Amino acid sequence: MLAARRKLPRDVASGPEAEQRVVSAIVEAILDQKLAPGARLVERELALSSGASRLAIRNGLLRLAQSGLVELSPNKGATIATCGPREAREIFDARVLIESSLLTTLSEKASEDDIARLDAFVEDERQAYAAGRMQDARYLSRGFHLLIADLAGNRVLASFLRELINKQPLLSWTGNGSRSCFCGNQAHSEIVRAIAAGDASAAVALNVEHLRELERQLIADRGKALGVEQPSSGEAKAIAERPPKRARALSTKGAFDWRAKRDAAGVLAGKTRGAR
Amino acid sequence: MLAARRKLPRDVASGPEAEQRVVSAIVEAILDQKLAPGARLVERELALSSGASRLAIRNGLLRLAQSGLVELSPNKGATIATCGPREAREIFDARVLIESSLLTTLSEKASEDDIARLDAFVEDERQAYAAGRMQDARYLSRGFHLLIADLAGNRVLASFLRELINKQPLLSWTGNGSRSCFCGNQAHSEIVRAIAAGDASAAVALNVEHLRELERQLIADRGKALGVEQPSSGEAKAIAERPPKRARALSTKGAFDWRAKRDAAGVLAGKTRGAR
DNA sequence: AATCCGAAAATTGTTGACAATCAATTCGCG
DNA sequence: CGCGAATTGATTGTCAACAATTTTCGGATT
Repeated sequence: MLAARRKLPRDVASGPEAEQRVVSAIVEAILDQKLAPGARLVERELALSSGASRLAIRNGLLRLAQSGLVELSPNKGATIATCGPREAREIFDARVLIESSLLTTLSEKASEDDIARLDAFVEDERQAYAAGRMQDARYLSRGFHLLIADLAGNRVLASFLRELINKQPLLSWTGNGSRSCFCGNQAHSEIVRAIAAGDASAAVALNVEHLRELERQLIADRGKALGVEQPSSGEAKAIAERPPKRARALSTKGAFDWRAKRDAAGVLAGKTRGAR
Repeated sequence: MLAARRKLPRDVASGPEAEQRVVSAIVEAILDQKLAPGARLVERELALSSGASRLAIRNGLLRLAQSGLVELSPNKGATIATCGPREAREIFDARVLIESSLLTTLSEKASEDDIARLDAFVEDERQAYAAGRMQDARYLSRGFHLLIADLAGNRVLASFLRELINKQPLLSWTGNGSRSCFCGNQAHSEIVRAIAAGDASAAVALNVEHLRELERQLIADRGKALGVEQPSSGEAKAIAERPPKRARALSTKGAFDWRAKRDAAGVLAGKTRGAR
């Protein structure tokens, strides 16, 4: 194809800023389930559609690979990571462990201000949910757990947790849409009440149940997806079918939003020395 | 300096293999405390001394930055990461949390074979210690904790733990040598006995005490190294004297061993699809 | 003596071209 | 018509040169 041989345009953006934008866009696309596990990420395509240089793309993919969101096979390129049942279980277990610790810490030291922030957050979440803005609702739902990590104050654990949460769409991919990967708003509200009451063990118990419920949903969805296939979203099915050869992936066109709106990538940024 | 302008030799090694070697060598140098926090890592120097291409070095540094072992400042290069007291505490807390979970799991499911491997490992450790091979002793000492993670079976937590353990020399750097960052062999042996007895809570308690002891050592050492100074922001001050401009770092000459002997880097490798 | 400015050196960042590799297709041959 | 081997097209991997930036150092000025 001739188009593929064209040079990149002259006004390519590069530098850490462009790379960050690329990483964020890909993470967002994964979180919004616009990219299925196994989907191919071709460097030149990404470069052309994002306006970044190929090097920026390359480095971005390198970072994403390290955080486990994409898989790199030498000489074969990058694909969205797939996640087997075993790793899914391990991720859930790790989440339970880390969030339990964070909730315990937070329950013991939460200030009035912290509670207020949590309440406000849950309210935002509720509104988004009520208004049917599912994309935002999912985003906020993830944000709730990250907010807890933030308030608990351990940045190391917070960055681990973010990594785990970013991987969630990989486990819960069913090809049939948006049902899973979504926390009920009710549970979050109850957790906040337990924190406010200083009842660490209740907060932990509620959250564990909350996560286990998610896990059950995931298992159920996966079982269903493997049994009955839905023709309604044909393109999603096409890629989920694990093509034995090179996946003539569905066009990643339109999967990305290259303007970095939210900072979903977070931890993926390497630690850089303070501002200059 | 003219030498710095010379081109790289023709027989530069590249490819993922060379990059891996570079990363391993740097991680090892950090673990063996041959590189102080704040030390500069100049791309061309590394390339010349390792025989790898500058690109391989660059990508390696990128990976190391993501795992938090080095810091990258745009246009200013890479330095070994420094670690303030707050992050040190967070790292210890995270270690306690993760290792406690792993020990609980392992205590409940350890097979005869697992116990045998642990025993053999502790014996190796004891011998290295007795023979005064401190380098090996420290290596094995770290390996003990990683072996527990491995046997417990949760790879996600295991990779988190490895990342934390790799950072340990950054926190415990005192500039005066090798005293800290070293677990007494006795504690490990007791932990294995608790695991063998299936006594999870004892194993956890022993390990927590073990880690807290390490942390106390670290704080004591640091206090001694810094004198009465408040360690609020400057950590590497003792060794680097905090030059206002570019740190004329202590020579990194001889700090590296470019033959990859042990695979200390571990998790730093991005997830790659199965062998080809 | 201390400080500020500017040129030069050293270092990082980026580019475009090219080599190496892989998957798919086509061709040759039985 | 089937099957393996060479070919082709597309993609990743690497390099050496170039551009941009930062640091250093010498010298002039106060």
